[in-house]
Amino acid sequence: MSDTLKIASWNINSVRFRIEIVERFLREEAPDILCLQETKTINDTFPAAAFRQLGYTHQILHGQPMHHGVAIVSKIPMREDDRLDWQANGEARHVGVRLENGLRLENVYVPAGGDVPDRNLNPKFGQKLDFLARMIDWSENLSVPTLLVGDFNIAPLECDVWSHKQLLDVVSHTPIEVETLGRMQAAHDWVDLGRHFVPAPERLYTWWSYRAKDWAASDRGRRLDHMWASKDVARQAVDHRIHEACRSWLKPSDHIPIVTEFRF
DNA sequence: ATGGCTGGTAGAACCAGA
Repeated sequence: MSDTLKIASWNINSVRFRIEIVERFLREEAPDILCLQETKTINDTFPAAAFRQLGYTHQILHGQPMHHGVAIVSKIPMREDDRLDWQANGEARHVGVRLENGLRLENVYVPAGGDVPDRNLNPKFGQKLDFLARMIDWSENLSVPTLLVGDFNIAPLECDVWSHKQLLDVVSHTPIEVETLGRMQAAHDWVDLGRHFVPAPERLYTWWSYRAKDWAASDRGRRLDHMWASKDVARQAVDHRIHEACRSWLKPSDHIPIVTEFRF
């Protein structure tokens, strides 16, 4: 017996403004579950009906006014496990659910961290590091097979950015962030599914700035979005894809969706 | 040539993203 499960993750940068491309993605890719970050809406105005019409009748929403916000929509049953505040400031950046097969699915939106990579000059950078420190503690204490997905806002490897040298001082690729994310990975022996299926140094980006005149031509991308799996869960993963074409759709997000398929 | 863009909300000479 084999059961397939397809899970997608996408920083959508306003789910209301981009509901048309979300619908297109769901029709074309048809994941069982979609984890969204930066929904930028309170739960009352989340476009629940649009997802319901496409079969995503199970919805766990964790929104807030204006910024941030995460959600998980699913064709299969799930129940909410927790919504953790790893930044300790009340922002909606995490929600975790449990599937009927026992898998724990955690959807996270790590803070961007502001402009200056120095916690003494830029409190947001300190908050990002503190957020990661709490995720390290959480990772150390995990006992359930878990899939952690979302926008980590860190591109860890040299080949995860268009220019390692030019981004060393740019928040998302600084040595302290990379080192901290490395400790988080070690804390649970997380398997980085992106690099499991697309080994370094192959090009693999999930984000391109809106400011480039032609994002594809300049190709100044970064791999900020990730799926990390417990060892047991990673063994069941059979495919992993990114959807770069979505970056060229009408009114695109600056992030693209990533998808992993499992066979249990 | 990274900040040149983008959305939300208010009604900005804003904030936040990364």
